[in-house]
Order: sequence, then structure tokens, then C-alpha cells
Amino acid sequence: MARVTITQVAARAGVSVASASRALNGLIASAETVAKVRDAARELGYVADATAQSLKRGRTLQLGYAVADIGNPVYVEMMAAIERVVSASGYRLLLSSTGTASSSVDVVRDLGRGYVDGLILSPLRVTDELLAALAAAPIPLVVLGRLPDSAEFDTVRADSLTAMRLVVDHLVAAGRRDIAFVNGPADTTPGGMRREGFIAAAANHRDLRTRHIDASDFTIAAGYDAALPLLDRTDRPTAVVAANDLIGVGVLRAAEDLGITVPADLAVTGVDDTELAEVVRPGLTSVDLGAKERGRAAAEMLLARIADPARPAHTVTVPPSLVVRGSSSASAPSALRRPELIDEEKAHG
Amino acid sequence: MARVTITQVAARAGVSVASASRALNGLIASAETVAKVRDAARELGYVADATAQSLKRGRTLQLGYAVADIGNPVYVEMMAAIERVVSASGYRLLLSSTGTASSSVDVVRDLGRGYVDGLILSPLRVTDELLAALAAAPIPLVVLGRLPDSAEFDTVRADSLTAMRLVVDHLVAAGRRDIAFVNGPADTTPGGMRREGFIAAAANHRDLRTRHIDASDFTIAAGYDAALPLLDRTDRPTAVVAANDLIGVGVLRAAEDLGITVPADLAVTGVDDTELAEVVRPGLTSVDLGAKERGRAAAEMLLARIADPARPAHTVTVPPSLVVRGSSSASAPSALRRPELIDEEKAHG
DNA sequence: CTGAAAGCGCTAACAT
DNA sequence: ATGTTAGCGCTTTCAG
Repeated sequence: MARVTITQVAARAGVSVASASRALNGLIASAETVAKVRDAARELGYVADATAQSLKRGRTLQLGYAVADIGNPVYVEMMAAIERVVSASGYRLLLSSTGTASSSVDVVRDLGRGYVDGLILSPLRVTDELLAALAAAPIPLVVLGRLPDSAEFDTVRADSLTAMRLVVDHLVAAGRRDIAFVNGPADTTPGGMRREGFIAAAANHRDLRTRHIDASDFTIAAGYDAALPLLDRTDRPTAVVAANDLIGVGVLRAAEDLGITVPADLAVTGVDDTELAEVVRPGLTSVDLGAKERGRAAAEMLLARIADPARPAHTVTVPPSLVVRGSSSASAPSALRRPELIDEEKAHG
Repeated sequence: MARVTITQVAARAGVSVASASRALNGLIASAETVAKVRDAARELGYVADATAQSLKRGRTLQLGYAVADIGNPVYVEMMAAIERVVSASGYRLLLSSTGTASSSVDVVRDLGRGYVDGLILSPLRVTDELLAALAAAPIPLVVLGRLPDSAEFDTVRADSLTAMRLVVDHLVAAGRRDIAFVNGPADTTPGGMRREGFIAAAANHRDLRTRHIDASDFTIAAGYDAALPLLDRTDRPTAVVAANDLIGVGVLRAAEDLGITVPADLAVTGVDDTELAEVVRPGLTSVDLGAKERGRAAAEMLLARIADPARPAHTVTVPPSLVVRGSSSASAPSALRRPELIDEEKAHG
């Protein structure tokens, strides 16, 4: 089972390696040569070595996906969507987990090693160091998430502002006027954007009482811990907007333990519309941020940039859609159809 | 930002490429040479090209993980565990999704292209074709899941027999004597093993009534559809053993819709102990099959085989542990501590 | 300790 | 249409 090289195939077919290569790659060659080479290759069990091809061609046919936390359902959904596009285009997908902010910088720097032709990066925190590394990146790169507006990169992002507006408007329409926002860590990109969105959305309404708490993490446990003191008081809010579904489920658990009835005494909403939101009772009203669409868009954008390195930077914004469930409404569940996504070219100059 | 090669570094340092290579790789070289080369490399921003190194060294420092369904929480958990081990060992992780059985065969065949140094494969169905491909694989390979006993491969597997025994014994101890098994597709490896386990476990008890249904898939929707006709009859079972948590949640939903109280009128159990089981109400009693441990063990096993290709085939079996929740018991939740895993060498000859 | 040179397996000029 | 040859960027003999 030792490695079979194209030299052996050529020898067996009685032609030069060049002819063998051409025949195998469907380039110009006589029918007879093609037949001989094909046969020889089959008999020997030849498969071209990917590394040698990469070195010669200058492309690896590999793309990378770097994400802070594999295991988070949202990133998994994106990953699955990315994998679909990537493998359909003949590329392989490389996965890296970038726990800390600095390790995502490392990943970007490491791109110089040339083991991928492009990278999709989903950073949890955007530091100046990371922006500098991005600007210096030697290969195409798409950022999944919000960047400073000044940065000219290909980007796919959710619309947190609209998302929070959908949620707040829905709660206000349902008669809730005392709304608490339970965020995750505010120094993360999603934390920052959702906070901003909540504030802007609340500002649209008169006579609203709002409060803000940061859970220590985007998890059920952190959501529970943050909600407990918030809900265990006489002047507790009548609605809680959680920054993601996990926190939202934590809030539901806290309410349950405190004997607070949802939605009668308290409405709760989440963000991301994960399977959890659907499975929990009462079902958790949530805004779908379009993880699948974002993943697909990012992968397609990366392929487009690889195909045309000169094209201007694009920013695709995936619109959110509200899915109403029992945690915020006594009536039947409903969902809005997702609007079309928005693709903008970055003006140059 | 054009590619910097070792030749340029050598030129700048005023040494030969050979010396530059040696200095960079910590091989034998004078302190002065090392200093000059290091400086030149830093100034030029040199990073060694991974592809060229791979070609020369004959190793890619890449490992693959091929799985039928990314997105299934269990495989995600394994993947996360694998990624941790792999990246800690200086390897990169490549992900492939093998929807169909034949595509997993393709993945194994494609290994001849040499883009990874080893592969972890988690096949949903084991066909003769796949076994043949495995036997012919040119690189180290670990199978996550059950194989025919005759096959001499490195394998990591769950102990479905014990798992089903834990569940059935628990239900019987709780006084349930009419137990239905809602399986996923029986022609899959997990489906087959869990079915077998359920039958064996039931055989340990006298006067047990059992029934078997196959859901069309390991999903909530399929579990719901399978459970509805089973539960909507006067002689419905007093307990349902679901082949995984998703099906289990489907069963809970069906019971809910039929107005059947869990656990008073019906006990339900799942398999995998995913986050879903914890979050659902009542909590779903489930057997943890040790996805994380299996992932870690598989990755370590693969690295061990790469380090020593001659070592005998190992089979690691990860023991299950039962986590009792409200869906099968009115009393407080409880979990057994996980026993140690079992590592056997395959006898040769 | 260092440099020259070979060569990993393949593709792409270039010449025929 | 085919063969010869160079070379992708690197590591590793082999002389010196």
C-alpha cells in the first residue's frame, strides 16, 4: 500500500509524467493517452497527492472557520451552513477554536503559514490588535459579526438593533411597561450590540421603566443567577428581555423556582431562536438572528472574494425575525417570515 | 505583503538556506547564526509555509473528523473534545460531513490524497463497503462507534447494553412493568445497539410487557409522530424508553398533547444526557453515554497510533451513567458517578 | 558548524 | 500531442 506517484502511473502507461498529469487533469491529450493513463492509474490505485498539488498550484483548497466557542448552538448552526457551502465548492473545512481574544489574533497571524486559502472568523471580542492583524492578513477573510464602521472588511452581521426593537415593541404591545434587560458580558461584541439595541428600542416608547443587568456569561446558569435577585423583589419587572436563549432559559428557571407564573406575571424573551427556545415550557419567545443564513452568506462571500480579490468589500446584513411563543403571550405561537438580506458594497476612497 | 521565503531570510542573514532552516528549527547551529537568522526572519515577517513543510516532511499536521451529521449535539460535544486534544498536540482539525453512507466511504477513500495524517470516523451505518475501505485505508484511523467484533481497528465505543440495562432496571425498580421502546432507524449502528440492549435488559425481568416502535429518525418530530399512536390508546404503556433525548422530548410532547401526566401516568427516558434533557420540564431522565470522553479518547488513540503505527489495535469502551430526572421519578434528581473507561488491546493472530 | 545540492510529488512552460 | 525541464518552499543528506 505504499504511496503511488504520478511517475509510476506514467511509467506503467508508457508516457511521460507531463502527459500523465495532463490526461488526469483533463487537459489536452490524445484519446489513446488518456485511456492508457486512466487504466494505469486505476490499476495502481493512484490518487494525486493533495500536498504536492497545493504546493505547485499555490492553493490548498482549504478554508478555515475560527470561532470562540464551538459547542455554542448558534456557532454550530453557522458551522453546518458553512460546511455545506464549502464542501459543495470542493474545499475542505478547517476548524479552530479561539477561546481567548488573543488566540483569535494568533489564528489570524498564523494565516501566513498558508494552510488555508481563506478564513471565516467569528470573534467574540474585537480588539485593536485583532483589527491590525486582520488588516495585515495575507489571505481573504470574512468576519462574522460587527466591526467598527471604519473597517473595510468583508463582513456578515446580524441586525441586533432591529432584533431588539422587534422584541421590545412586541412586549410593549402586549402591555408590559416595566422591562428588564439581562445581558451577557457587555464587553463582547454581541453583548455591546444587544445592549445598544435595547436602549434604542426602549427610547421609542414613553413611560417605560427599564433596568439593566449583566449576566456573567451567555449561559443558562449565569442567566439564572442574574435573574434571581432581579425577580425576588416586590417591584420586579413585568418582562425580561434576555440577550440570548440560554440566558432566557435561566430566567425561566429562576421564575419557576420563585413561583412566578410565565407569562401571566412575567414575560420572557430570548435571542437566537435555538432549539432550546422551542423545547422549553412555556416556549420561549425569541428573535431568530439567522445563524444559518449568516453562515451561508459568509462562506459564499469568502468564495467570491477568492475568485475576485479585487472586488470591493461587502457587508451583508441578515434581518432578524420574531418568533412568538408562550413565554410572552397567551395566544398561539406565530413567526414572521424572514425578510431578504441586505448586501452593501463598501464605498472606496 | 508578498510571500516571504526562507531563501530571502537566508540572504538577509548572510547564510545558506540550509543554515537558516536549521537555525529556525532549533537544530545544530552556532549561536551567532541563530541570532542572525532569527533577526532576519523577524524583520521580514517570515513564517514557514505549511504546505512546503508538509510535502518535505511527509506529514500534514492535520487530522480529520468525519461525522454523518454535524449539528447533532452529541457529535458536537465529541467534536469539541476532539478539537481540544488535537490542537493541544499541534495538529489542525479538518471537518467533514458525511450525510450518506456512501459518502463516508468516499471520505475514507479520499484519504489516499494525503491531506490528513489520521482520521476519526463516526459512521452512522457500517456497510461491508465501508469496512473494506477502512481496511485499505493508507493512514491511521479511529472509529467512533460499534464495529463487527471481527474487525481489528482502533475503536472507541459507548456501552449501549449497559446503558439500556441502567434505564430498564431503573424503570422496573420504579414499578413500571409495561415498557415501550421507541427506537430511531433500526438499521443504523446506534439504533441496532440500543435495540439489542433494550431486549437484553428486558429479558432480565419477569412479567414485563414490552413493545417496539421505530421512529423514522433520531429527532423530536419523529419521536412525536411515533409516540402519538402508541400513547393514544387505552392499553398504553406505563413507561417509554426513547433511543435518544430528541426522541424522548418528542415523546414528552406527545404525552403533553394527549393530556397524559409525566411521570404519574407515564415515565419517559432518553439517551445521551444532552442539555435538552436538563432543560425540558419535567426533566428527562437520561443515560449519559460519555460523548466528551469518547471524543477525547478517540483523539488520544489516534495520536498514539500515529506515534506508534505498530501498536496493537485498541478498543476503548466508555461506561454510561444514569441521570434520573423528573420524567421518571417524583423524587429529587440524582446521578451516578461515571466509572472508569475500559481499554482493551485486540489480541493478534 | 556550514554550504551545495538533491528531492518530496506535482504542474506548467517550453520546445519539439 | 508529447516529452524535457524547471521549480513551488522547504528539509536533509552529504561533503567540507
